[in-house]
Amino acid sequence: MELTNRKKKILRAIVEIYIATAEPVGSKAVAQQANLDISTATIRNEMADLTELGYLEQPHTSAGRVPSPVGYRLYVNELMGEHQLTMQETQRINEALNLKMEELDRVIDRAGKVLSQISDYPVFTMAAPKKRITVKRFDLLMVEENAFIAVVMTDNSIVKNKLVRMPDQLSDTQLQLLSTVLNSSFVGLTLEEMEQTLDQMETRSAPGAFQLISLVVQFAMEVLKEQSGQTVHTAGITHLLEHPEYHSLDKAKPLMNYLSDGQEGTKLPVTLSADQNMNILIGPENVNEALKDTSVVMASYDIGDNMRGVIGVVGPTRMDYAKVTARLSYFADSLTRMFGKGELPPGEDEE
Amino acid sequence: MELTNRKKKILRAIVEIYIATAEPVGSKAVAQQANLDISTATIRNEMADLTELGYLEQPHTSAGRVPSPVGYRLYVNELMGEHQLTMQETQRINEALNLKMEELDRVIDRAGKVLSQISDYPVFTMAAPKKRITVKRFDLLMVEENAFIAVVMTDNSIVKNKLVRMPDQLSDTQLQLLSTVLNSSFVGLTLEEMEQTLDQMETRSAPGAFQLISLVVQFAMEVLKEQSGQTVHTAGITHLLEHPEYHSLDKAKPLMNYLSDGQEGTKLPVTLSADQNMNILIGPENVNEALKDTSVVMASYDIGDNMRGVIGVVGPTRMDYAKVTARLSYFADSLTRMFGKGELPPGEDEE
DNA sequence: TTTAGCACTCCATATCCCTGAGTGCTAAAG
DNA sequence: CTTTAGCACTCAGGGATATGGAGTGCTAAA
Repeated sequence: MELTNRKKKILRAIVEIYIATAEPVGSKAVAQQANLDISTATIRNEMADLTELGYLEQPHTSAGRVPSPVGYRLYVNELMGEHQLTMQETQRINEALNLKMEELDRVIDRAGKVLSQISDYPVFTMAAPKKRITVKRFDLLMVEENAFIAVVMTDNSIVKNKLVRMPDQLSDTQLQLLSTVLNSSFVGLTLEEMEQTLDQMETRSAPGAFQLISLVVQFAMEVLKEQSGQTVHTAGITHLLEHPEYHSLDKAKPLMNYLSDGQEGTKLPVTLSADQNMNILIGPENVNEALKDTSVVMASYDIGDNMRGVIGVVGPTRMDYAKVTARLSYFADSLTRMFGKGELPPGEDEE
Repeated sequence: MELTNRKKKILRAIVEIYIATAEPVGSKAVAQQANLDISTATIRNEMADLTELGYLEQPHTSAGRVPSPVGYRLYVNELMGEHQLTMQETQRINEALNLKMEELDRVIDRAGKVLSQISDYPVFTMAAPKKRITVKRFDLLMVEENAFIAVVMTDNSIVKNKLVRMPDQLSDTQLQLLSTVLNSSFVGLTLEEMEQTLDQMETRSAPGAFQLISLVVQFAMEVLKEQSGQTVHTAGITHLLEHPEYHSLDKAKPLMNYLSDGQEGTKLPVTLSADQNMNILIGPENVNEALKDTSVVMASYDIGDNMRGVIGVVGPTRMDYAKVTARLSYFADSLTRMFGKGELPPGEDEE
């Protein structure tokens, strides 16, 4: 049996009707929607074929048909049309991203919220550096005779600081010396290298001095760790409840828990190879158990030259893929464009 | 009619049974639980009285009784026993709070998460300064010939920094001058005073210099605003779904939305006068419409001398008040103790 | 190959009934 | 005067049973 053009048209119609209604689609509905001049009986025959081919499923005898994951896959690969964004939507997106003064994290967070609002699905966001980050420079600022501020700037222009409290007093010159040591020995090192260098230093330094060095370096290492950690944020989880497939709590709860736990521990499938910038995972294509009945649409964007982010939408397999991908790719493009502007990567602000 | 001791005992029993079962309580159940040697008939009479007095409600004729908000109020005010925390729980709390290296925000966030886990209810947290914050000092650090880092330290020892990019080059001496101006004119001012001073300065300064000053001061004002803004965080919203009263989505959705929106815009009822450190709002005592069928238990804690935080639990009016208040007050005490240790307020780290 | 027609299937919904828990009242007992 | 046993009454919840309608598959004719 062959997948004729007419069969494809019917499949497309079924997917789109099902996306809109969330209910099994019968031959009559297809006849109305797809303006093929064909009787319901013919459509029934075709539908029977499509079922046999594995593109459709039947919840029970004498119910309409529902697209199978394979059916969705064919749909997003071949059949899906481009979806247009309304003026209102593009405007909303642009507004959300045009908050220049804000920090990187905030922008990404906000982007997630807005995307969630206009798509009516939960959204997750993530940003990860493309390469190992190192410290670019250290600065130390005296504030009282027994406290100073350590300022650490990384090579992706993130600046962080920490107030350090000391057991005993320190002169300006001592502080300057400390600064020299830090800048000469720890700049340009990766996390592991810093740890190593610190270990070596321990044996051949005065214990007092070493303690201070250690404090600052440890802090710098925290910063690096935090920056390279792929923290996933989620937004709009409650949108799940708007979709009929999650009206039963048994379905909704595990997924909601999964998504909200996701904030710590990166369990989300942020698998997006470097070359592709849009990926759709349909139902069982998701490795994770909690996502078996769920689809994930995700896109990547670049943050300057050093970082890469992923932003994705989570929803039922019956998701409006056309709409979602349109919004998502617009979003990802906007983010890339926005972060690409400055010569320096994002870190316009600290965070 | 009078509220005899026996009536109180019966009321207490009813509240506790209802808290445990979430179903209307009949006279038989009361007879078993409260070991008053009294027949069900007598209890029925008493229950009728309690209903008339407004402490109980009847969903429909011939159903058991359910405590009214007034009934809960009496219960938490007078009848409720002390609840003990298990070893495991105290240990868990202590572990969660003992992450010294972390930032203030993180600790509070984490506290919310843990409290949510051990109480099975959603939790919100908030921290607000007791008085107006001002900037304690400015520092400027040259990084490239056309960029510097501005470091702002507030009088509650929060340190924040920002990378400032300039149109044209700046010498070290110019930077020093800028620093002097900032430190002499803007230290110790509140948000409004800073704005005023900045306005005055505009007329009588060189435009180029003013632009730079303005940039830094504007950033400082952002910091102050952010610090005084009472940002509310929530955790464990999905716990709502575990409780029968939110098994219907109609009930769950509005509340969940309310709580997750709450992250921006402080709409939560963080009304806690300075003298009280624990407050319980039962059902209709909540002003907000979305919380009409919901109870809020909250406690305050001190962050050093300058800030005050609120941490609270949200749940159905049928909430295990004894258990929740026990955990909550332990938490609040621990937080106060923890933040009280250092001589300086929290800002050990920037954020 | 398409289509009309028809019998059949099965879900969803409404209806009914029944059971059991719980009440309120009354009258007797303490 | 208070407590208690007894009894009739109420009502929500659940199961069983109809009913309607949407949809299918098949057959036979166009």
